[in-house]
Amino acid sequence: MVAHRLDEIDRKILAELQADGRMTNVELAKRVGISAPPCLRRVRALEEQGLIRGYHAEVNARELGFEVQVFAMVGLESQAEVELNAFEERCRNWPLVRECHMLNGEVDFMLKCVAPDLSSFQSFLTGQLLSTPNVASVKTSLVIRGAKDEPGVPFDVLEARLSRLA
Amino acid sequence: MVAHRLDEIDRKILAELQADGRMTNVELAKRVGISAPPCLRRVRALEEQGLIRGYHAEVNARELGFEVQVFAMVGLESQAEVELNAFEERCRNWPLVRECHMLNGEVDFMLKCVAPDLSSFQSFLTGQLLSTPNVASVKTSLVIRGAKDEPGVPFDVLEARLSRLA
DNA sequence: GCGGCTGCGCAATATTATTTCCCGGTTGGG
DNA sequence: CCCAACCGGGAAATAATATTGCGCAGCCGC
Repeated sequence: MVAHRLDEIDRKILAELQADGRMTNVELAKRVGISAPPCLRRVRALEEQGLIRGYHAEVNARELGFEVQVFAMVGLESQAEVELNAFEERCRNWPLVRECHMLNGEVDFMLKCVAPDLSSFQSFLTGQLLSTPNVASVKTSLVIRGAKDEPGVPFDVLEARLSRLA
Repeated sequence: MVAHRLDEIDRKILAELQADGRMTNVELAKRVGISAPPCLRRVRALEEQGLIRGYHAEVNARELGFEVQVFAMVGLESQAEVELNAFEERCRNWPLVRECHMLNGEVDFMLKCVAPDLSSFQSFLTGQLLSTPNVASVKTSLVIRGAKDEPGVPFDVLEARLSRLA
């Protein structure tokens, strides 16, 4: 946690770029209250420290033909580290799997998947996921509709927390 | 689904911007094989059609002090539309809840939450989520580690699918 | 008080975005 | 078959932006 090395301006920068990753540097500088050159230097520093991992366009999956979104909860036979790594590596190579998180509890992995339609997903499910060695159980849940989808971090919570420490 | 109106260049543009949302227009044009002006026109059109919803910096939540990530599966007492909307609206107002998806099956909602630490999350869980009217059950799973996290869409799958239709 | 360090802002330069204009290919009617 | 309108693409000019270099002020540690 290097957040303590960040001042309020840095956090504002992160919040602004999280909200609009294509913001101009001069616009960003204006919003955080400094001039353009030091602002750009701060952004570069944040990138090099790994606090900014990258920038991405948010695409409309549904309009692009991915109408199905599914959460899959996967249990493995063996939870040996080698087996966990092997399963994670498989997930990284499956394009339909967009996220893979290891969990505590009875379920070992939570997968977020997308697919053009139900039959595509089902053929992935039976042909790939369920036929993977060491996979003991898969429970899937279809996403009916999305109500909120804002990956990232709530900077207002961060501000409140840091000001309490000050 | 307007994907049919897109040609291969448009899809390449989307894929490139999904991978790097801050790519220069000239760089983008070079990669997709056209010159800068028409490339910019295409990007603008994609934005206006809503196929590009926005651009976001991907921040390192853990380094920023959000060390806890939790999936929460929520069941409601009543699934009447009014109640569903009410719950969704609450989720939108909870900063710790970053995603909220309505599911089929026994569980009504899947929430992805972040928090600075376990006790913050637990106080949110007991003080907010569990004490919300109409919430019948909440099962939570802590994320131990992340293996893959690439929101968005696998454009290679899209390409394969469209070429099959052609 | 005095270097040394750090971060800001200003000004100049290089790069990029954006607009304008023009050209070639394609399509549909005559 | 030809012509005209149309839809993109490219080239050049212009505006905006990013980037660099430099000097200045504030802040320690001595």
